[in-house]
This record gives sequence, C-alpha cells and structure tokens, in this order.
Amino acid sequence: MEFCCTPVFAGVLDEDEAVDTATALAALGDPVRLRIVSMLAAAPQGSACGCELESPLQLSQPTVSHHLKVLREAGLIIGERRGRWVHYRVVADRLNDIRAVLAPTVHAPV
Amino acid sequence: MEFCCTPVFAGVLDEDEAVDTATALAALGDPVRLRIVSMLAAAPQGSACGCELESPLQLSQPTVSHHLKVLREAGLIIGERRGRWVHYRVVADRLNDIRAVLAPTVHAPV
DNA sequence: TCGATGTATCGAGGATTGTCAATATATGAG
DNA sequence: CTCATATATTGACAATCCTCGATACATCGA
Repeated sequence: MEFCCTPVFAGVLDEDEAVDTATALAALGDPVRLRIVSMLAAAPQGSACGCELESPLQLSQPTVSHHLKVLREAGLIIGERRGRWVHYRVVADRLNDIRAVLAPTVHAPV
Repeated sequence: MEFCCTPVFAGVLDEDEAVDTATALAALGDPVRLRIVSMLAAAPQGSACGCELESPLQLSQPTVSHHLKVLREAGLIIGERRGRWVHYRVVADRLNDIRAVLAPTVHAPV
C-alpha cells in the first residue's frame, strides 16, 4: 500500500472515547429520539413526563419507553419519578461534551 | 390519558428537520466513522486519502469505503479525486449546523 | 495498450434496531 | 385491599446495519 501523504493522525479519538461518544450520537441519530430530546428541552420546566410524548410522536407507550431507555443509557436524559409519573429532562453537560468532541473536528477550509 | 402538566412544545424540531439531523447524527454514531472524521480533521491539510485510513482502523478497504460513503451521503465529508487517490475532508458547515441543533436543547438545570 | 494500484460496488451472512401486543411493576385514589 | 393509571419489560418480527470476499471501475506509468 502506497501512501500519497504523511499518515500523521495526532489528536485522533482513541477507541474508547470514540465508542462512548458514538453511543450518544447513535442515540441521537434517530428522528424519534431527537424529537424527544427537543421536546424535553422545550418543555416548560425543562422536563416532561413520558405520558406527554406518546400523543405528539404517535407511537405506542412501549416504543416511547424504549426510546427513553436508550437516551437514558446514553446519559443524555435523566428520569425522576414523581408519584405515578416519571419526569425526564436533558443532561446539559452530556450534550455539551458531545458538542465539544465535534468542535475540534471543524477545520478551516483548505 | 391524563396529563400531569401542560403539553406545550414550542420550538420542537419538526419531522423533516429531525430526519435530516438524525441522519447526520446516525452517521456519526458509529465508532469507526467518528474516528474517520476525527482523522480527517486532524490530518495535515485537513484532508486525507482513503488509503491512509485502512491501516489505523484495521478494516478492509470495502468496509472503509462503505463508511466513507455513509459520511458523504450525510453531507459530513467531501471527496475530491486527485489522480488515483480521493482526498476526503470534513464539511465544517455541516458539523456546525449539527452542533447548533444540539445547542438550544441545553437547558438551565431546574 | 497493458499492468499496477486506489476506489467503488455487489452479494451475502450475522448482528443490531425499531416497533408493537402482551404482560409485569409501581404508585396513588377510594 | 382493590382498582385505575403511568411506566417498564418481554418476546417476536421485519428492516436495517456492519463486515467481508469477490469483482468492477478509474487513473497512472511504462
């Protein structure tokens, strides 16, 4: 294999960091889950219960619950039970970390 | 279905925007592709040819080519042929757009 | 023109994912 | 306690995805 230019890859994401960040990005990489995050962030107190999501998303309750679980396990949202309901809110720090990882990748046009 | 709080969802991503952004996020939601983007951004001139990626990623040429195609179709990278090689570079605007979509979702802690 | 090399596509196999119906669990109301 | 309701889990199925070997295409050098 011939190289056309010097293969220098300083500052590249290592395997572990790539897996962790990719997990969060994959969680956000679904239209339904992206809208859920958007809904939670736009909700009055920055949080909403799962029961409010089914109707606008037009999905079954188990499906919504599944997506909430994916987002939870990716560290993107946190659920807090208040009586019968579980109020979910976005984890701002986690989102900012992801934005930070994406930031250095932005290069000046060649 | 009883509501525990007012279901107000102003500023929520509509279906189309959610699909478009989710496509890009899903493309980045794979450790291999995330590392590819990282590698391209960290490359000397902000670009690298595909031949340089196989070895550090330890993947076959068709697999690398496949991932490059996914990133390309998501608008995250652009490939420019120079003779036998195709030099890929990150599309900074696209990445910034994604970061912008993620930004408003960051709420102050309740 | 021919051979060598970088890249893209095709086809297939195995894994993962999104969705739902059915069911289980948890909490509050009466 | 019992019932109603919000949420979570299970099991299943179709669709999609990641990976590779084989192969086709593109470009350059001789």
